Amino acid sequence: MPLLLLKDLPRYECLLEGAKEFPDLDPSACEAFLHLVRTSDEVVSLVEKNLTTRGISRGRFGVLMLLRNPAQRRIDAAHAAGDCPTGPRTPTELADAAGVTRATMTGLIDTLERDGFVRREPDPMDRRMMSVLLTEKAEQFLDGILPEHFQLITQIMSPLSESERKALVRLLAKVLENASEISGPAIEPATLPSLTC
Amino acid sequence: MPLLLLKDLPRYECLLEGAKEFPDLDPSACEAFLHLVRTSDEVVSLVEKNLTTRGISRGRFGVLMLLRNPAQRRIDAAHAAGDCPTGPRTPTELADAAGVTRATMTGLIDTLERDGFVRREPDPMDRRMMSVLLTEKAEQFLDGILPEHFQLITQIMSPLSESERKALVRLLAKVLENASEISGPAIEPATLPSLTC
DNA sequence: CTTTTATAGTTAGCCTCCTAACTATCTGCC
DNA sequence: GGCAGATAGTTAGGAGGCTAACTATAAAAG
Repeated sequence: MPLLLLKDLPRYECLLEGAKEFPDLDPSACEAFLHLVRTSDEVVSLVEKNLTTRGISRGRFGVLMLLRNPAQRRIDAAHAAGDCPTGPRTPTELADAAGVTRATMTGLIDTLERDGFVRREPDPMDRRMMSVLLTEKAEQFLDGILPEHFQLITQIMSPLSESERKALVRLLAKVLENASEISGPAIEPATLPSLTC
Repeated sequence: MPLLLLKDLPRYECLLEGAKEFPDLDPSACEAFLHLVRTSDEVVSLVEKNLTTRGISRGRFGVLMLLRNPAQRRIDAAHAAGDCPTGPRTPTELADAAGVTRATMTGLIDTLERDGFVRREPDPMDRRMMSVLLTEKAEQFLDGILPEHFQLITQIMSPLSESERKALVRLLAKVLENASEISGPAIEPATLPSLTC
């Protein structure tokens, strides 16, 4: 996952130097961009390494988390307002929620099924569709690793105070919103159901 | 590159909900973490898409940038202080600078050489070593795409003011430093030469 | 009712990343 | 000098991304 550019971030003077050669190079923009990518790479690789020692990859873990969707169970019991109806269940829904292609999701589900973490069930209504369901083994597995997973994230973010975290989220949200606009005409948010609860 | 967890970021209430089930889940830490990873994924995929349309992958582009090292030439001419001696030249140096394994770098150099962007030259002093050199074609190629590349980064970061960029860099640097400490006992910085100038 | 079009899932082939093992060379120690 | 260990580069095999094309089914259009 690493390697957009550099492991060691360039010094600011070097960016200023580069700006002389390339008028389009905005030093503060580049600096912020490189810090963003580099930091994300580092924290992702920490989390990924931790998951790998537990015997699961980042992608497969993501799928299990999407399927777990504990809010759904709680809401089933509490019959809360219908804004968190059910989590993703079909390969296409999972792919959309995870931000990968359907082909990639097929591969992830294949290996998860091979390892006994999920099973596929055909949809009786629409014979093109499948439901992907967590097995008991997967639920126990998640319950076993999630505490440490969350501890690691807490530790990674520990140098930031609450207000610094809020500030960081605010700044990142600005960048993300802007990037989303650049990347695509953007589907109007009303059309996509809230799958992330 | 995508998919640590989610394409659509969870609402904060959902994190609070999760914290009830998992005492180790720190909602503000998770929120900041997820925003960081998600935003980085988005901006990286933008840049990567732009590079792909120009016919080069992210990884290969990174290698070319490391080899380009315009500061070196300028410093050769200006015989500046020796703090930017020469950029990485051998596969091992390139791998270290890029943060990938030597095996991965071999693959990248293979395809770059196949496409005529670099050539390998044996080191006359140490017959185990190779020097990797940019071709004229690669330099022209980079000069052609870099302006637009920097424009895109400028555009991505455009919603942040100068002071917001500084604030973002400061916050990210805290997280990165912490993560580096967690991930490894950390080699003392004196031992690794400044390759990123 | 048939034909076209859209959708769900899979398959095939490519690229980049990894780890582990291998070859060749150099270095240091007797 | 000669061998043990370190180092540079490559190779082999795996995983997870991608796109493009394929199959089967459903929905829409005629």
